Amino acid sequence: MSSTRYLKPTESELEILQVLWARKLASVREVHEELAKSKDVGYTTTLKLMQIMHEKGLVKRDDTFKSHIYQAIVSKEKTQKHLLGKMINTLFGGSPTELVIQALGAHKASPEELEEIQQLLNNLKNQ
Amino acid sequence: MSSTRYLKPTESELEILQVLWARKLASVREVHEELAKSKDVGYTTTLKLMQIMHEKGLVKRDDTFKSHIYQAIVSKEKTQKHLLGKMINTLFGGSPTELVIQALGAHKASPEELEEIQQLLNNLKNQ
DNA sequence: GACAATTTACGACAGATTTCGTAATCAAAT
DNA sequence: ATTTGATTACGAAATCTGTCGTAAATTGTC
Repeated sequence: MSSTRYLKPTESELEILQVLWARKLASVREVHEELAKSKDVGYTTTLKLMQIMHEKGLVKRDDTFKSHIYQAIVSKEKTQKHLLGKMINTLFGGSPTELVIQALGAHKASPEELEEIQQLLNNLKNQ
Repeated sequence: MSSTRYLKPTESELEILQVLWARKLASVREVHEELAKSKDVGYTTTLKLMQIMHEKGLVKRDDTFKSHIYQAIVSKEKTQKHLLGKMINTLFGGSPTELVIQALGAHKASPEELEEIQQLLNNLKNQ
């Protein structure tokens, strides 16, 4: 039944999931206001999108209140892992290292972050 | 003029670009045979896609020969960087480190690759 | 030159995605 | 109870993507 389907949200769905992942619970209004900060979009568009996500099983909702309260079903981690793996295959010839090098090279990381990565690297080396 | 547009190829376009990046030059037939190894698709589909990519400016072609010879215009590196940046923003809250950790954690890297990353990390630390 | 094989050009279609307008529903306040 | 304001439901349109069939053009062969 390939739950793969649920791990490949569309662009717009990802934007909505971002908000839900951050807030845990949110009404359509709340999600919309968040999106509206960086995007020019109508309220009913956000509503419709979230209704479709509900049909697809990407989110669940509690409709006992006046306004429905939504919550993500797909986890952030699984979605990240899935899309990352896909990207590694289609863009980096299957080499996660190539991706890591690009990521570290193109974007500046703080000393703390570098240290965090160093720790991880040490763990991986000692195996 | 936002060449951003040209850096966001679709799924199918990416598959074709992969082949062109690897071969430098290729006819529709060659690209198609390559794709057909892992995908069940008709020849004219590949042709049409490459024609559209030509219209979009993703590829250029030499039509002085019997069969047109295609070549990628967008570079692999720029495309990687662009899509990676986008992913970092939409999926990893703008933190490349989070992405790197996921990438290294989820996929096994060889000792050589780990050493390569260590080198890069050392360089970044000394700045 | 006629014929066969390959390649290109073109148009059309199905499905998915995003968009929004309008109607229906619901809750609160007067 | 009626009105007002907000929310949800629904339908429809626009766009994009991927698909392929068919016709036209080109090349090579006899």
